[in-house]
Amino acid sequence: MYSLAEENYIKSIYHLQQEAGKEVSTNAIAESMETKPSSVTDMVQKLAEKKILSYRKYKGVQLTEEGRIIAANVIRKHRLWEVFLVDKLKFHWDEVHEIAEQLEHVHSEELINRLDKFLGNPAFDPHGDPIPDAKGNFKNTEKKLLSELKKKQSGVCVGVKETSTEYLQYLDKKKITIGTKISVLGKEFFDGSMIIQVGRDQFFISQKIAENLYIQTA
Amino acid sequence: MYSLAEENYIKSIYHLQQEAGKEVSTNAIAESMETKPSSVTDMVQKLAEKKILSYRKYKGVQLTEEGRIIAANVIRKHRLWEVFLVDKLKFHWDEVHEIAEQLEHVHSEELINRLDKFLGNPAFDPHGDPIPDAKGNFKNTEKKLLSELKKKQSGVCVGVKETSTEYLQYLDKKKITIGTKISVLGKEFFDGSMIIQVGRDQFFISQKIAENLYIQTA
DNA sequence: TTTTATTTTTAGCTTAGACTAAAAATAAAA
DNA sequence: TTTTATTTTTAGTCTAAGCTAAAAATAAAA
Ligand SMILES: [Mn+2]
Ligand SMILES: [Mn+2]
Ligand SMILES: [Mn+2]
Ligand SMILES: [Mn+2]
Repeated sequence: MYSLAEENYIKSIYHLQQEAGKEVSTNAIAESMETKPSSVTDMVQKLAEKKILSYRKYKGVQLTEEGRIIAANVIRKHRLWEVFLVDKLKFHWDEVHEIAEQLEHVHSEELINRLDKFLGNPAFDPHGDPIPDAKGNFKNTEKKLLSELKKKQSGVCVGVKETSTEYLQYLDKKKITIGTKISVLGKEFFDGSMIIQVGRDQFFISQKIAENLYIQTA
Repeated sequence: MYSLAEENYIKSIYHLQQEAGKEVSTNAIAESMETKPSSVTDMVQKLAEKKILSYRKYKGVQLTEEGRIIAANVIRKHRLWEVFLVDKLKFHWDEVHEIAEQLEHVHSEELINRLDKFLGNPAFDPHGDPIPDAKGNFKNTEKKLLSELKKKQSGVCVGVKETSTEYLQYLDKKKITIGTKISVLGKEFFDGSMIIQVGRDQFFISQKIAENLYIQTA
């Protein structure tokens, strides 16, 4: 069993590794955990001893297979709880992350398996992120960022990259949610801004908006 | 916000105070928390500074009104989660306590209010214990221990005092659960043992069994 | 290739919450 | 009312997880 702090480090490192592809730096971990690099060094050395990650001084860390599975399980719990909060307790999708941050650390295999079943074995969380199975396998769907679409292309919103309350509330205001069809009417190459169509409405969005929305095309 | 350790101490002290009536001793707390008396002294001194309890050296502790409310809220969360686990996730009543021990420390007012509503504002948990309201008020029903009943009296099981897996499984084996009607056919004054009737069955029970079952008479 | 800047690590401190062993206070027995 | 036993507190350690400041390594710039 891993401590709350350990689980949070493992999860953070997993996410950073997904983004970066390569080994994760001490500073990157410190930033994402909102802690100091020296604290990170301490922890990664401890996790390296436990064979949860491989660590080469000054070179960064990489999760081992064991570490990857631990991370996937924490993520699985986080996302299943988010589904519970939204589907069953009728929370809004921008209110659930903080609560799930706590619930993801409740230790009980049986609990999470029953919760999964109770929720109807969902494949995605309320933000469109995939829920791994009990062995830590993600099924990844081919999705791209809205910002990658060209003029006249269209697709369906399948997730968000950014999950801050501000961003999610912006999307709500614009009536964009998982499943919403979006068409690119125009695109400005200078700043990456776009004119898009959502339902009957047409409006302008900045690149920052567009590069945080996942789209699945035909 | 209180730490996990603080919440557990507060809850323990609350329960001990219910049983004992008077001030709670250091040793009693240590035993119920499975820790050492010296650790308890440290913690109660800290809680006393925070005005959660009153502490007189060598004399024991007593929760303040603030402490009582904190305790009631932790207990409220514990019991609501137990209802969730049994009613929604179909856990058996002897499997839920440990998981609820973790869930009770998830901090979110909104979560617990919505959970309460989702569960239909239950008044009792799966073991028959009352669930306090958000302000920490318990509605207490007049119940007595089965061991207090005399020959030929009968009543309905409304709760258990002991919640160990062993005890709950014994009750299951004997087909006793919340709502079961029980009649005392005979009682041995020497050792407090009884012959009782449950449904069509008549059998012998020891005093230890009888003094852990709550009964409501007519 | 030096010099400078950045990143990472180490050393040493802090806090919460546990522990052991010894001292002090209280309760029970003689 | 002494003496003895029990309970409680204090003093001093320990570990997990954080921090700051300084040293060491690496990367970037001159
Ligand atoms: Mn989340
Ligand atoms: Mn999510
Ligand atoms: Mn319980
Ligand atoms: Mn209960």
